[in-house]
Amino acid sequence: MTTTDVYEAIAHPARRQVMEVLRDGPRRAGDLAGSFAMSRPAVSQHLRVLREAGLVAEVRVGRERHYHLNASPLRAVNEWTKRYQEFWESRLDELGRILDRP
Amino acid sequence: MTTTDVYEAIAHPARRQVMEVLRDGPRRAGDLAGSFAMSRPAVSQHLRVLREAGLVAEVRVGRERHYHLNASPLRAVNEWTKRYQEFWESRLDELGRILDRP
DNA sequence: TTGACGTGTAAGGAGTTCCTTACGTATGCT
DNA sequence: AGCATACGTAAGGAACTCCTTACACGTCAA
Repeated sequence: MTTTDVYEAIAHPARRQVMEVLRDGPRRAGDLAGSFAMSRPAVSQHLRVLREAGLVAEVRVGRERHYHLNASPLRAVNEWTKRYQEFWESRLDELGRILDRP
Repeated sequence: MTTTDVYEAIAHPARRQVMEVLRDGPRRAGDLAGSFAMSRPAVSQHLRVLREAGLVAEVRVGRERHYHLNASPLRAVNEWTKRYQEFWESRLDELGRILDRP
């Protein structure tokens, strides 16, 4: 099992969208594919990346595969962002904001 | 100015490392490059991605360029992860965790 | 003014991502 | 058994990432 870094896994909008759908509960692979403009195999490949990052889990039910959200790896991302909270909450960022919109 | 998505900007470990260094205060481009195994232009290109994502700001001081952290865009990432907090804090994830480590 | 310094950009190439279509495989239905 | 269903995987190609070396340009110092 080739593992994928969480940060890479969430980098693609389609994969974040898959996670969004799974918030409402498990979904069959085909149903997930149906929600996207891209082909079914493309979605399947995104699901693999999410699985390798531990963000979704797969349950085989007969010939179907049910995908479940597994948010645990996001905890690390949340904690990483929190290390910067003091910066975006203070005025330390103001210089940056000014320079960004000249 | 070609903008870069924040999620893509933070996907690369080297760029997160640059941000980590900038937590301690502004740094000159050359000093940043000195902290990395890769070449100076490579770091410069990572800095561009961070700048395009609004995560760093550049201040020209004579022939130097000082890079400042601008954490504001991370706020959105933080809030995105928080939408999943209820999942990693509850037992909803347990199925996922079990299936991940069979 | 000449040369060193600090830095971004161009060019190029190996590797990766992300899509497509075609195929393989297991399960279920009659 | 025979065929449809639900899905993953293989193959292939366009586009992008991420590194390198070579170069360009503004700034400072003698």
